[in-house]
Amino acid sequence: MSNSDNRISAAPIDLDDCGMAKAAEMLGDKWRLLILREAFYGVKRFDDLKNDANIPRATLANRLKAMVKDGLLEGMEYRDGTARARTEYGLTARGRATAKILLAMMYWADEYLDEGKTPLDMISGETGAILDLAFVGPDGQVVAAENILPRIHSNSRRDK
Amino acid sequence: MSNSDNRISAAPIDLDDCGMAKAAEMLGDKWRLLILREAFYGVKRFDDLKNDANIPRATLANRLKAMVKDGLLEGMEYRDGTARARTEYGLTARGRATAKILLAMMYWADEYLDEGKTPLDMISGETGAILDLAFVGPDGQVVAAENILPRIHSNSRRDK
DNA sequence: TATCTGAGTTTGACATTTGAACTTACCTTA
DNA sequence: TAAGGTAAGTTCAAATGTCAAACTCAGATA
Repeated sequence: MSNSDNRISAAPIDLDDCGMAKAAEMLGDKWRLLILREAFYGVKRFDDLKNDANIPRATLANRLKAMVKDGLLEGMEYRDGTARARTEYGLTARGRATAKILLAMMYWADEYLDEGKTPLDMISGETGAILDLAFVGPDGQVVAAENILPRIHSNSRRDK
Repeated sequence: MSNSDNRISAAPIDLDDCGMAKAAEMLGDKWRLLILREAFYGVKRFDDLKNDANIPRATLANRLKAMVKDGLLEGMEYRDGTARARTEYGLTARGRATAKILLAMMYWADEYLDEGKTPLDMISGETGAILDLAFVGPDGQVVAAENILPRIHSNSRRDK
């Protein structure tokens, strides 16, 4: 039972200035994350997304529209044989850059949810070595997660 | 306009076997992410969380209960001066390990959402060097994100 | 006895989500 | 030319979730 000496009543950074909070707004949704997962694997079509990730039709249509507006996905025309043109959805640069986030989630779940590991490793395209996600300094030194600190810039909390 | 030659109609890994999908289930919620953010900064009390992250009372109560059940947070008694004991919420090991995920989100938002950088750097506790999140091999070599590949283990897709 | 405080719960209006059925636009086959 | 097929949605009504505001609860204080 602690006392109040170590009470912290607010984060040092305003929600509006916090990238993490903005990301939570844009990515803090189960369906969006699952759609990004499918997109990384190359699944692009409405019905494929719907069937593979078990997303209800209406929900999928909503999310795709919103994610295109948010610049995570882009719609592209495709044509299957002689069939008429339809739309498929692929990652934009912004969407593709969420890879580290999704992989951080995979590493976390594999290590902390004690339900067995995802049958997938990320490997180096050059050497084939199995990769981990880690904090690294400017000279490439790896720093353990227990050994990192936040440094907050001055004037971070907006004056009212 | 592409043709159907490169169609991928399903991910190579079943949803049930996918750590990323499990993480999406547990972390794919804006409020949970914001609560974790506050928890990392050391904000622990109900009203502080509510006020600092702008979470509606009922929603916060729901999320705290669920996150304790999911093992992300733990409730602990505290006593403020002579006041009666109340509950505050702190990170468990599982919750604390989401740091890489939240920081990956921060790095992503700062780089890709063109709305200004979070006024915070992660630094090495030893050297003070500014850190980045990167893929590293077993010998500590950094591998660029464009240069990584997934290697999927055999028998990944459950036979029906 | 009445008041205060932090941590919830309740309420009732509103919004979102869902599975199932329907629609749309075009292609194919009879 | 009519009937049927197909992928990508839209629409519907019921169930669920969200929200602000009001209320409750348990003790401490006046």
